[in-house]
Formats: sequence, C-alpha cells, structure tokens
Amino acid sequence: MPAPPSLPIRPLPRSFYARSPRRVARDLLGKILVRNSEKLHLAARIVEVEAYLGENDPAAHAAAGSTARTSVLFGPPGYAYVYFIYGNHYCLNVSCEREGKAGSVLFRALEPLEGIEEMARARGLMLRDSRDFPKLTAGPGRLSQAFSITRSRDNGCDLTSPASGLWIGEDGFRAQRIQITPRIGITKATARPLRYVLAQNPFVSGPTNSRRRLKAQPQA
DNA sequence: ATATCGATTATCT
DNA sequence: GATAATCGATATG
Repeated sequence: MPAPPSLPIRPLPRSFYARSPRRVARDLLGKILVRNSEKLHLAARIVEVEAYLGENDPAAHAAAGSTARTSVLFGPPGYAYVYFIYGNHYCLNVSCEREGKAGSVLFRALEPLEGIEEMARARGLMLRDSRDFPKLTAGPGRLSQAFSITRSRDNGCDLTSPASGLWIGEDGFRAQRIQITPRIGITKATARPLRYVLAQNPFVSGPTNSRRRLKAQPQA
C-alpha cells in the first residue's frame, strides 16, 4: 500500500548534487522522482540507489573516460545520465561532483506515490493484488520503463528543474533506517558497500529481499 | 525458493 | 566479437 502523497514537492537545488556520490546517494533516499508532462503525472519515492565513484571506480561507466555515451557524467551535477543495457533496458543516473569530475548515483528502486495506473500501463502489467506492486518499480530497468525514461528523451535533462519534465524533489519525508550493502549486478569492484536502501521497504529490488530482511532483523 | 537462460543492442577491445 | 550497472520466463528442489 503506497503512502498517500504528502506535502508540496520542492525541487532539490544543484548544490545537493555537487558532492560525493556516496553522500548524494545516502541523501536521495526518501526523496521523490517526478515525471510531469501534459499527459503524465507520476511521482515515486526513492528507496534504493547505488553510488558510482567516477574514473577510479572500475564498475563505473566513467572508468573508460569521457565518451559520447558518458559525457553527461563528466558535466555539471544534477543532470540525467541514461544508458541502454542488455539490449533491453534503460537505467537512470544523476550526475554528481562537478564539471570535469565524474560520479553518479544509479536509481535502483522506487515506491509509487502518484500515477500508479499509468505506471502499470507503461510496464504492461495487470495489477491483481498487492504482491504485484513491486513489479512496477523494483529494479533499475523496471522503474525506467514505468517512467517512460529513454536515452533519446531524457539523457542530459536537468533533474533540478520541474520544467524539464523529469526532476527530483522533497516533501519533508525523513528516512528512518538505512542499510548499506555491496552493489548489485556488477562484475568489477563487487565488494565495496555503495548500495543504499531504505530498510524494510517492500519496493527494494531483489527476489528474496523481504524474507532476508525479516531474517536479518529479528530483533528491533 | 533458487538457478539458468534468452532477449537484443550500444559500446568497447 | 564479447560483454554489459537487467528482466521475465522456465525449470527444478
């Protein structure tokens, strides 16, 4: 059951992103990704992200230096880096640090707040019961499809500006407990704890997520 | 519940 | 020519 929409959503300033990917990732938990267009009004809370540290991070796309594909990562902070992967999926990042210094945060899972029917349509899903909800936005490819994010449409767009149609805001929500784990789906630098998760949130990606969480935290 | 595999293309070696 | 910051379907315990 998604929480009802709260207070007005205010965009985060560019200075929020002009920091290390670790701090940006940690602070993005609980913020809201918004899609605004004439036809669409989508909002979802950020519940899982990963930090990618730039040229010195072997798992980061920026490790190969600035190319046509990755140039946004080397630009100013607060812009969308969208890439296409496995011939199937788009994934969304936000650039961090400063011009000339790469670094980003990958969005891995969201909790839908507004526009759930539209997200289901974009995903091609029929929502039968509450167990189907995570399939909307649990996973980087899924959330991108739910928000109709593509490279041609969204790469390089300004995530600090509501005028761009895709942006990030805050509504006063405070993250309670945050878990930090190794990143998922990578083959290099696999041990580093750079994945940030809102603890016990059912929309976090991963097949056994909820069960492991209950096992791992029998005591409160 | 976990494991394996195919899809399908941009990018890099 | 191989691989990838993934997903969904299928197979098996």
